[in-house]
Amino acid sequence: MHELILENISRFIQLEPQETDYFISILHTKKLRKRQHVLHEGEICRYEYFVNKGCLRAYHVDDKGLEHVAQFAIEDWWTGDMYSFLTSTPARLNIDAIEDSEVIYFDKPSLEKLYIEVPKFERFFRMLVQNAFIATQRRVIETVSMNADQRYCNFIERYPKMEQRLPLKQIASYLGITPESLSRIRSNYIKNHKG
Amino acid sequence: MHELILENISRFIQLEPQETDYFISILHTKKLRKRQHVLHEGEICRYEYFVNKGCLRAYHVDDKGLEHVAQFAIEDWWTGDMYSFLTSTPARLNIDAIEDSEVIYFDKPSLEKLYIEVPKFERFFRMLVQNAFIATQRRVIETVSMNADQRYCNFIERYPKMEQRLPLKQIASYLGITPESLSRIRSNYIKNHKG
DNA sequence: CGTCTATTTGAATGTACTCAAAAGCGGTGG
DNA sequence: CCACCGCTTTTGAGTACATTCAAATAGACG
Repeated sequence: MHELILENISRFIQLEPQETDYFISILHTKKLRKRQHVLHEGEICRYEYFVNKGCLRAYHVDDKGLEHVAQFAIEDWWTGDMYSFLTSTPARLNIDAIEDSEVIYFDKPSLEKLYIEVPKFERFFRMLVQNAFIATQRRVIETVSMNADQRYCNFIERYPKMEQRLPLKQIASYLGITPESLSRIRSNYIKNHKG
Repeated sequence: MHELILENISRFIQLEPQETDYFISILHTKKLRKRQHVLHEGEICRYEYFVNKGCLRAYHVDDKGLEHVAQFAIEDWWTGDMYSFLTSTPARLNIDAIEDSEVIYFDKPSLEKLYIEVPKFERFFRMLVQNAFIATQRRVIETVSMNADQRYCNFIERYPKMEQRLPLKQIASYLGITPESLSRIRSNYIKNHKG
């Protein structure tokens, strides 16, 4: 049930058995069908989610109604609208399942209590967010310094597993290009990787 | 001397006098001349920097030799190459002063010791990085969903103070466009804001 | 004052977009 | 199980935004 999330945490901090028990006591689990949302823009994001199975996406819808993927989260990844969660203000992101999925989640009061009961978790989440920040900052640089072809190559090198299971449309949305463009880029890419 | 950094910290955590003293004991200060670097790509980033005065930039140089600004840091902001600092691996970013500046900094062993001596700092840096992550994630979305004009408007709304003191070239590099394009965008912008 | 860099402006080019239409694929109900 | 419907992907043609290259002007610094 909780093997994956406990292993995820053990990469950063070591828990005593009773600390593990306490942590598990704040967790909830939910199964999601493809396209089912856990968060809609405008709602307050009350939970932080860990993906136990499947794949979720966090995306923003702009004024023109276009979707832009902020983050994909497959097994062993965390997701949520951090700003909304922290400040209890309306979310800017939507989060839904791209495949049938299972998430483990907990609410903010539980997390605040966890920080007090088991202060090591301050350290854990600090490191988690540090890694997320580093990856996102790198993505900014890549978005402004590479053209669409390069960003696609970069994506499939970095996330080869995701490339396999994500629809083209979603990858295009993540890369900041239209599905039409990505379709062309892909067919070029395949052509060049045959000869 | 340390008023600004202490006030920055007090926004997130409350320190006892002896905790404040301990924190101050790990700090160093350095004055920088315009264009002076505190970090070059390839070096290991041994320090985390707080800008006490002036303005710094963290930038990446791509294969073609083009510079891309990851972050500006004016008074009361933090900067560094977090990945390099955390993992003691070669930095991908360069950091230099855009104006004559003064930074307060500390090294990683001191920080690790600080986390042990004053665990509240785990919380402080968690919150600091959370905010940085949120801002950077938002920037990703804006970079892919807006055209250059919109990104520029967005920039001057969000960082009106920076707009004043940064050279056009640096802003262009941050926005991911050429100086020529930003020059045209600006002259259009001024035209439209007269009528 | 002279040099070096930053900014502006112009013209031609290119990358990625929009709009349109056809083909492919998956899920649903008969 | 198959047929249909809706959504995704592909492909084509024309367009727009931003780039590149070039040259002139302005500004900063020694």
